[in-house]
Amino acid sequence: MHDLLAQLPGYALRRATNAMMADLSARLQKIGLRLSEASVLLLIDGRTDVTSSDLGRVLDIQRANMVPLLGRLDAAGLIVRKQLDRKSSAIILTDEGTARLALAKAITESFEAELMARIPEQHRDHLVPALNALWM
Amino acid sequence: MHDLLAQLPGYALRRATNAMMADLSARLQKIGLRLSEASVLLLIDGRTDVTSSDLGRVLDIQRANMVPLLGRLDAAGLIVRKQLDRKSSAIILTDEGTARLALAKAITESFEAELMARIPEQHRDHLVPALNALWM
DNA sequence: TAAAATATGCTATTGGCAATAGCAATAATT
DNA sequence: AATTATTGCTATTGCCAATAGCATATTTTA
Repeated sequence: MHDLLAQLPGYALRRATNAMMADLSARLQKIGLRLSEASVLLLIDGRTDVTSSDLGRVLDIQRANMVPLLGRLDAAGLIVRKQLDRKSSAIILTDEGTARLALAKAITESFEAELMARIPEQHRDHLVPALNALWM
Repeated sequence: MHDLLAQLPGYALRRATNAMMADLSARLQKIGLRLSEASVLLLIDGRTDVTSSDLGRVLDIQRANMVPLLGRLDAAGLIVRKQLDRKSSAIILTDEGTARLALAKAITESFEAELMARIPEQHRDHLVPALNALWM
């Protein structure tokens, strides 16, 4: 009864992603970050010239949804906004944001390593290229 | 700026799944079904003895979340409940449910075929096994 | 340079999937 | 017979994402 759906790549994608997100979310929650928040921090990294729109474009998060996301990071003291011109601002990590990013990096790195380790060797190197063909 | 995250399997998983779900959802919406509803229909198929709990167990949908889902399928006239004992009921497709399932099958089959076609040949056969190692 | 098109950051709302806590009734186990 | 587990349910919450609309500012082009 099970095996029927598991052969469908779309179904397998959903299930794998759900499992992955549940695990990673739980780990990131320990440092007070959501998945989407962590991905924003990872993307800003050392940069001092990235705008909200830039981040949203790369991560495919709409401007409207960036607002509360960055609002939370701001309220947590992890980022500050620096006016670039009268329309847009750069999103910059505070010292606390940089420290949090280091934690997030450590978590995601060990997470990704464990994830890859679960995949049988002969399939391992094919996963990311196959996935990236589906959206990039 | 982009490529950094795209190398992370967790990130690639999320992005691929989001793209996939957006596409498939749009197709299923044309026949009035959500993804989760379609997966329930696909699983019931011809069976006449599956309970709500059974479906939830296989699909990893909690009982609490099965209630509104089956409620919608019921309201749409696609399923009926047949009492098994005083505690549980079998979920059975109506004629309309069977017809809708046939449509859903056609949609998912061509969808899955197109999805696989997007993946470079050398990676193609590795996707589903790699994904299933992450949750099964 | 003036007018039109585009971009930015935002408010407010909605949708879809999933999780938690708790409950009454029933069925299965010991 | 008493305990434990299961079923179906209510009610609520969380996370990610989408849509529609808006004021302001910038860029393009005519």
